Amino acid sequence: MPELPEIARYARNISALPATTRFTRVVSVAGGKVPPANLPFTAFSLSARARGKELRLELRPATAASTATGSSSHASACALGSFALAPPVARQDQAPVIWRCNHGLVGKWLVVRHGPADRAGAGLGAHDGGGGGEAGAPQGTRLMILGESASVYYVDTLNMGRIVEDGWSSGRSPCPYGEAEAWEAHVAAALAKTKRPAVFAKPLADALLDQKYFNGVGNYLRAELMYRLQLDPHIPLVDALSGTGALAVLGRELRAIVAEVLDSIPPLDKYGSDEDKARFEAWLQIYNKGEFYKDGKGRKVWWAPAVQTRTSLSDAPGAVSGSPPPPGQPLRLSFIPPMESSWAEALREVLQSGTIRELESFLASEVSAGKQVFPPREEVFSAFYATPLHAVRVVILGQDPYHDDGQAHGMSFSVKPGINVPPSLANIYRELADDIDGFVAQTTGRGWEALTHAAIAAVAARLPHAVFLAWGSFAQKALRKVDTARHAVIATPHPSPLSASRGFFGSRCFSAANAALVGFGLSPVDWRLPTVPTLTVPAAALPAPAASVDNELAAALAALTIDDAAYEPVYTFERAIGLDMLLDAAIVVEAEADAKSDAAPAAQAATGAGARASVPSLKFASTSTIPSAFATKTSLAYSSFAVTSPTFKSAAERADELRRKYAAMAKARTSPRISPRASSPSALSPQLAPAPGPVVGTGFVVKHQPRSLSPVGGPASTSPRALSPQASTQLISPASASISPLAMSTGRPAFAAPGASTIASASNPIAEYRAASEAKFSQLRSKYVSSDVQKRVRAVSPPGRTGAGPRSRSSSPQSR
DNA sequence: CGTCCACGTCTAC
DNA sequence: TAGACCTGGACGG
Repeated sequence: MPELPEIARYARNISALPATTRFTRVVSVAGGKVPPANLPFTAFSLSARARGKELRLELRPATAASTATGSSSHASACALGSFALAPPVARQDQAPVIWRCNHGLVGKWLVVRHGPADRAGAGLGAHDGGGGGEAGAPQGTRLMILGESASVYYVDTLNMGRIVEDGWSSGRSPCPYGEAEAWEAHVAAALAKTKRPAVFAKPLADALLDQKYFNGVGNYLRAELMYRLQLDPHIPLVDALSGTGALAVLGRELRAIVAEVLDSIPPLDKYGSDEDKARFEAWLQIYNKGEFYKDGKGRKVWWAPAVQTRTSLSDAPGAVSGSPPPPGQPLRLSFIPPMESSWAEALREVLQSGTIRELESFLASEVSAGKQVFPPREEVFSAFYATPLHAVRVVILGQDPYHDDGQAHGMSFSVKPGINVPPSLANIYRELADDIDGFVAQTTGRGWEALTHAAIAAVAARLPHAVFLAWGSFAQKALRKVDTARHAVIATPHPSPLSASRGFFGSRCFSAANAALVGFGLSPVDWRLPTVPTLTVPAAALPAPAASVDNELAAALAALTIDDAAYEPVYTFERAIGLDMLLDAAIVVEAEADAKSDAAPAAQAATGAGARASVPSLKFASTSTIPSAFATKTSLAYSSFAVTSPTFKSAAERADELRRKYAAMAKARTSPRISPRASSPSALSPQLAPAPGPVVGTGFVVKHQPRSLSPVGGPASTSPRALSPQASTQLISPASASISPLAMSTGRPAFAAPGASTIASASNPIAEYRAASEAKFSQLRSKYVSSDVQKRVRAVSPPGRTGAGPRSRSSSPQSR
């Protein structure tokens, strides 16, 4: 599957194996293009490095001391054309064996750690638990490197890749990501030649695939790169690179894109799990989504003619004023996860700054030195996901973070269930309790300043009104620049036990904030903490085995009633953490329940409860009852959800709620710029912007400038493709759309992406980003619902209902 | 059930 | 600058 980010991730996964991991056997599957191996040692350790699209494996002989454990038999190794290793002599002075892998079209590396399944989904192609060994090899495995505690597989179904005993290929450039400076020098040198290589005269799209200069760039990277820089793919490379700093801009953007894929948590991986795959496809901005034409080699070049009109990098959006940061380091090293999109746009500069890079290397080195960093990496930006920029009403600035085990979780003023409330937070709760009627407390610097200040500045600059709570003199100092004509700044002493009694208590800053909000015409904040429902519904009527992950998740989901006012952050958060998976799990469970109740009405009656009311007893307040794979997600979700009552809605009702919400969002979106792919590609020319047409989203079709959305009864028979631009604006009923393969298969996501904002008539970056998020999220949903869920629904539906989807009381088209 | 398509090189006319 | 290399999944009749 490989382009630069994938290869880099394989190398990372392999090298992440503990240094003590010993491998004792290499098995090459007959027919694979893998090295004839005569390893001069019997036990070895593995490490890997990536350079563009190539991966280099180093097999180092294990030291004599550690070989003792590596004595597994070689006897069974012959069946598949494998080979036995040389006699068991391990000498420390032996040189390592170097293998180089070129992956072809689909080659990939899987790293499987043996032993108990403690953590699932550790990352792209890295799996914990399960077997391993020869039995664990998936289809298409060409090479196995086997050890007692881990197995590494090279899997290449197409068998187009090859592994040779050699170093890096000559004729490929240095890595634009890992060796940025060398790469830039390499390209610059060729560009400066009087007799320039022919590739520089080629169209940009074609030239970007030349591995002699752009090692690691493949079809999706080139599309994303040109799109983000708004470059016309047809212009000659040499023109694109004219102007000072142009090459640096190109390199920087490429590294930024690579970093997004490489460092994403949860992973982006087209060939990974369904979730990872959907996430990857949602992440893509132009590949498979815009228009395409065929390049000189017949490969598709995906692009957006209306956006990609620039002919030089020197005026591209990435070409910020001032000197660009020096090449050399990737924008994200290894610690900080992707930022929520509305914040990412506002904080782009600081996130890419040297300060944050240094912070990252610092954190990365601390982690690799075995130190613990709070909060857990994937929770670092929870607060930003919970509250997109436009949703901010009040900013509270305190000072020090929590620092004990389990306390910090990316949200400033809460701890997860089961964690003792730290002293400052207890004081905050105390003041809240004194100030706010109905508040019930929970019963259960080093470089960040730059980011914090940028976030404050973004709020102060971009929002018409906001309230800032400044706790402590440090915070008051930091907020001095906030324009008090527009915003309210409420200063109190810090809630720390050392100062709380000097004025924090009794300040009533929370109601003061609400008063200010109301004065601005904004809705006040509900400061009461969410209460967590404890469900004690008989588990008797549980539709399927109680241990099922789906059931637990569905129950957890069903137990939540989501406050509409809190919907926005929840929506964003769902997208961020993949909570929509829970939703679809719930749909399946619903279908199972239906199937069962049809099959056994008597049994149903005996239980005295409808399947819908059958929610297992679930202590949602504790993560211990949540399957470990989802523990983090669920607890994050918990902390951001506003749970208003213990009454629950059925999964289908909840699903319909969401779909209606999405439809409303689509309705709010106007002036689609890019017509769906269904329009004839042949009609395109770089000069020709596509005519406004219907935007086909997931589960709904929105016409240009929609006036109203009305439900359409017809299910699969209504193909979006059949809808002419003249057709009145329609909403394909959510329930039917979600299970209509036809609607899904032709449903291109509504197309709007960051780069597009520059041509939007009224520039509203936040709205643009929201639209982009929605489109991406829609596609994510589409993937889940159209394939996996649908299949499983079919599997449990009795004959005659096949394909009809999750039939439930509330899945009929919603009337408004 | 065919047919087309895929994040990529290589090599032979 | 066309194929050749290869397999599996999605899509259309």
